[in-house]
Amino acid sequence: MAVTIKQVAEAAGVSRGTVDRVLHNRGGVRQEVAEHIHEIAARLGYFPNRAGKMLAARKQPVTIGYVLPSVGNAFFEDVKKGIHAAEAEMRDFGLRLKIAEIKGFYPDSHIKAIREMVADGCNALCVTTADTPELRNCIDEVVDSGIPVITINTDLSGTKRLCYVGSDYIKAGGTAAGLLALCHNAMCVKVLVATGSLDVKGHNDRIAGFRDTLEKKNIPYRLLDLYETQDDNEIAYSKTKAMLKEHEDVSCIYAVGAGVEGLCKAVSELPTKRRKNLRVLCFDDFGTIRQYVKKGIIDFVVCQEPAQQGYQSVIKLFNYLLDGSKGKLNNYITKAVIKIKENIERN
Amino acid sequence: MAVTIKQVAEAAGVSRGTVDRVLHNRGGVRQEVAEHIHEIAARLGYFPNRAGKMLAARKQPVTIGYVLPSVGNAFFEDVKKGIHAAEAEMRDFGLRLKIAEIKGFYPDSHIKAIREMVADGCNALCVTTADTPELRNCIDEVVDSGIPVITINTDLSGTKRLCYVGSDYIKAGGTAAGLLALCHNAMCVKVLVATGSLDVKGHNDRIAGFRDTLEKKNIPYRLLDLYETQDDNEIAYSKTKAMLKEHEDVSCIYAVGAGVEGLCKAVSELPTKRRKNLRVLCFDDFGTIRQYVKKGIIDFVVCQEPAQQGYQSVIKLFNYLLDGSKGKLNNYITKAVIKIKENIERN
DNA sequence: TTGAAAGCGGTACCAA
DNA sequence: TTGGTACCGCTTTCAA
Repeated sequence: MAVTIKQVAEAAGVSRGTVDRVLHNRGGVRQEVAEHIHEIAARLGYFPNRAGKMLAARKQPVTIGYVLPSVGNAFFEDVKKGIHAAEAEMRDFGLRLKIAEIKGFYPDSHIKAIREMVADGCNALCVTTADTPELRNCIDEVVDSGIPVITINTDLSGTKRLCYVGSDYIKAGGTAAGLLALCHNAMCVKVLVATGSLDVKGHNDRIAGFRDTLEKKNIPYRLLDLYETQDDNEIAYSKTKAMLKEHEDVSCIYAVGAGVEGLCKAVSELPTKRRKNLRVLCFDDFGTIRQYVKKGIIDFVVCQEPAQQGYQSVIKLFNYLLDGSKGKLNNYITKAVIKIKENIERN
Repeated sequence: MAVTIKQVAEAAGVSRGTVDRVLHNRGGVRQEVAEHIHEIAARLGYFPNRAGKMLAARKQPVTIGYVLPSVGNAFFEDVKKGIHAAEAEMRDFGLRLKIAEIKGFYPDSHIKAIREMVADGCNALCVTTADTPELRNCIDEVVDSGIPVITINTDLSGTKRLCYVGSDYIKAGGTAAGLLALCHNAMCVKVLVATGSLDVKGHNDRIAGFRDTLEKKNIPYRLLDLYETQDDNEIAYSKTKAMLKEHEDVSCIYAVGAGVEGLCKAVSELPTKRRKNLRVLCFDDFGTIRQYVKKGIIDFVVCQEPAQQGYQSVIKLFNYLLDGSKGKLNNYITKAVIKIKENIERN
């Protein structure tokens, strides 16, 4: 059976309270006594029991605040599912959640939301936000004020955030390239790239990873064109339509942002013959994208375990708060999950 | 804040002990009082707090017994990793594990191991075993004696096992077919099927799912040959070698069992030209299989989340024992995970 | 048939 | 600077 605080206290000849103070560096304990207790605890291999901790934690529940640009962005539906699953699992242990859903990535609204979370007494924060100097500052300030912050889905590396939970976009792009390499049937692949926005790092990384891998594998390809959809279905539709008209020899459409439904609509209007020789690759299987995969318009979707992102971010922060370990946390990089028609059901 | 037993007791005007007795149907409570308490608990929406439960559970730890044919079978390494991860997570809550590792699927040794687990006082069992009448009887007996049993990786449906945690082999085979359909570059795919054994249901299901899907998708294919490797690398090597010699026009090797390393050795000895026109699909990325994927010998691996199988089986049984709900459990079907060279790292 | 109380491990607070 | 104790929610045991 594992060692308890009581046993450590007895072995050290002090009370449980004193051991607790020492182990949590709360101060108010004589130096030599503290050292003695540390030594005994180490020798006995003491490790705090989570059940006890969690039960005691109920007295003063902890709140984790989320700031997500999820309004009008269906990708975050699965992320939220994961978050709520973790919340349900940890509620009995004293976890509370507060979620601020925002439309878009406007720095001002994000900063406002973050400050509100702090003002509301959140014990930790988890954010998906834009990479601007103001937001970097804002996050560093929050961390400096003693509130741990982690990033989810989109990283802000170089800030004081504890860790990042999300996709490796370069690797995801490389995976898409690997799939194309296996399935292309032309001598030279003629690629059309549709990105959401050239300002989004994740989108750019997916393109970079894609091209790097194609080149590393010596796949002969030509980038016919690259256009922005603004993550909007209407724009994606009209632009794709135009592109397909302009480039009759397209053999692959590589879509790295949202607006995929609009893009697919344009593709589905092509004559069967052209469609047959066209590979469509995209990312993230939210919304109606699954339907297009089932219909055979989209060949491959590379996903990033959105529910895991939500779930793991909650668990990571909650454990961190519970342990009071105060160390740096490791990133949690989700897998590049390949979906085709036959395995796209079920998350 | 959630409702506690104490609150239910106060509302009902009885003691906590009485509420506990009623809620666990332990008997010894007057009928009308019991009904009254049930009613109040339902009205208040009482749900037992897991932290309290788990802490109390520590007094009498609960043991889950595993019986796995994992000796000399590298597939189970990841399953065991998942099992141990769950154990580490739940140890503080009073969970203990006992694992019997067996070589092969001989019914006698499995039955012996199961009986030993029961004799050793295990509170629940999780097994991967052969589908024979004796083992079905054995499992039903154990369940009848009050010890819950679940199956992992290989199901024995129709027995009294609580649920199954593992792969849907038919769907996995269908996924392999879907991949082949996307990447084949011949007018008619000439398939060589290598199975571990025609006695293993999982292997047969993978073949059935594969063929069904190819047909449903109208992919012209011809099954050149089907051979057994006995899940052995030596046999797989020599038989594959012979098959490749006999059938010069093979354009796809579909391997549904173990022995894949031996098979790959034979493939890697082919001249480059033939290899280039050959698609190799197999299942489960354990052992040195990853190396062959990275080398480009294997094109696709369809995996079944072995670590999840281990992890979820532990969690499911532990929660079941903790809840004392005694209901039937839902199966946990793992995903068909597609791996290629670019995304095969990391589990 | 029911109530009362101890205990699981850890935390927090008061008194010394 | 320390000890003592109450409490978190639930289970179990003993006493009534």
